[in-house]
Amino acid sequence: MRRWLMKSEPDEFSFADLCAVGLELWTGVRNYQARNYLRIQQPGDLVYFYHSSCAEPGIAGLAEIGAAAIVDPTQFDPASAYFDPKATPAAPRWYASSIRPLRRVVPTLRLTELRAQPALAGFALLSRGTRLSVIEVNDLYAQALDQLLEGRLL
DNA sequence: GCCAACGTTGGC
DNA sequence: GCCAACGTTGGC
Repeated sequence: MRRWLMKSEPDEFSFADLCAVGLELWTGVRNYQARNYLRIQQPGDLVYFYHSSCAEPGIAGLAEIGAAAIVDPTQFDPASAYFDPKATPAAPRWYASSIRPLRRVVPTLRLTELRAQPALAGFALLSRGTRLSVIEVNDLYAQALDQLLEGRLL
């Protein structure tokens, strides 16, 4: 099982929204490195659900991958903001995964707390200039995150 | 293949 | 709203 951190702007789609729908197809990733991660995700992989671009950035929930490496349908839809005219069904460019909620994190594990944790030094989320919306979390960083999450999982 | 211009991300 | 950092685009 791999672990991932996936970012969402809560104004667009929050962890509470994920809980409300139960299962969501995670589309619209248009960065090649993030796409490559989506392609190697597996059902059951753990997801740290991160709220970005908001008043309190941080990890708001745990989720898991449902299905992975799904061809992202929005790339073929001219009405979609994620339409990619260079993508064809025969040669798709972009992929999606479905995710489902597992646990709420209360209170949110804030970015400031993550930065204060020495064990997370070097974690891509905290590195200058890293803006990937899908980040792989290695065992060491996962251990540090899980430690910070203790007692906050609902 | 280089590189300037532009757009986007995302914390603050 | 600001701005740093980065990816992408497109002219040459």
